[in-house]
Amino acid sequence: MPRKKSSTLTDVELRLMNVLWQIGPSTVGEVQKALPKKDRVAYTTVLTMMRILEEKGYLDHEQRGRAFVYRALVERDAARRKGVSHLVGRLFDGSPAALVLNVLENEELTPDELARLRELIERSEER
Amino acid sequence: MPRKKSSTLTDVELRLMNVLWQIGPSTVGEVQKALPKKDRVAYTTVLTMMRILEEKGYLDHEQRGRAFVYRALVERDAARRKGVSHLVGRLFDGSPAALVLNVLENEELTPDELARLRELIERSEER
DNA sequence: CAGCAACTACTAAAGAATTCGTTGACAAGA
DNA sequence: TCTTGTCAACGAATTCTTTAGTAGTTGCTG
Repeated sequence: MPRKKSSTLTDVELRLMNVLWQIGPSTVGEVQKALPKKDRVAYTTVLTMMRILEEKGYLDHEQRGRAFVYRALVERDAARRKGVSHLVGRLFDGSPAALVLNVLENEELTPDELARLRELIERSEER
Repeated sequence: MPRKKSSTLTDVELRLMNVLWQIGPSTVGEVQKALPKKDRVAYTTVLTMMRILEEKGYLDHEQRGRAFVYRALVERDAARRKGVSHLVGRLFDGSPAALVLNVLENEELTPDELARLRELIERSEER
C-alpha cells in the first residue's frame, strides 16, 4: 500500500533549512551559493527543493524584483525539539534522560560545557 | 540523479529492530505478533522488511525447523550512538553539548534522573 | 537591440521505502 | 490422503525523495 510522508525534515531538506536559519531569508541563488562546495547541488535542484519545502509548509516566499526570497517558517529551535523527540521516541523508549546519558557517556565534552550543564541541572534541582 | 541509500535505520526498520532488541532472536511470526496492535503490519510485510534488513547487514538468520530465526547484528547501543551523532550533525552543528542543553531546557526530567546526570557530570569533571 | 545572466515553471527520471498479494513448499492433524 | 496452517520467495504497486534538464521570461549590458 502507500507510504507515509515523513513527519520530519529529511537530510537534504535540512541542509537547505540550515542555510536559511544561518543567513536568513534568501533567494534560491543565495542559498545555493551558501552550500558547502562539498555537497553543492544544481541550482534547479535547490529550486525544486525550495518549492517542495514550501509545499510542506516549512517555507514561505515573497517576490523581490524577479526573484523569490524564501523565509523559514519553522524556527530552528522548534526543528531541534522535534528532531530530539523523534529520536527519543524511536531509539530511547521515550526517555530523554536516556538520551542525555548516552551523550554524556559517549561524547567528550569540554570542561566549559560540562560546567554549564552542571549549573543548568543544579538550577533545575533547586526547584 | 539518483538518491543515496539512507545510512541510518528508517522508522519502520527501527520498529522491527526494537522488537528484536527487546525479545531477542525471533522468527518473523514472533516479531509480527510482538508489534503493538496500533501499527501492526501484515506478516508478509514483516517478512520483506526482515529480508531487507538482512541485506543491509542489520540482521542475520538461521534456520530453526522450517522457520528463520532472525538476530540483530547491530547492538542497540551502537544504533543509539549512530542516531545521536546523526542528529547532532544535522541539527546541532556537530555539538553534542548543544543537544544536551536543548534536552535539559525542553524536557522535564525527574529529580532522580537529574541527580544521576549531575553525578555523571561531576565525575567527568574530576578527570 | 542582441545577447547573456538570473530566475521560475514544468517535466522527468530513477532509486528508495513501504505495504502486501500470490504462489508454492511442507508438515501436522483429521 | 486431504485439509489447514505456517512459512519463505518473488515481485507488484504506490508514494517519496532527490537530482536535474529544458523552456521560457525578464532585465541588464555593451
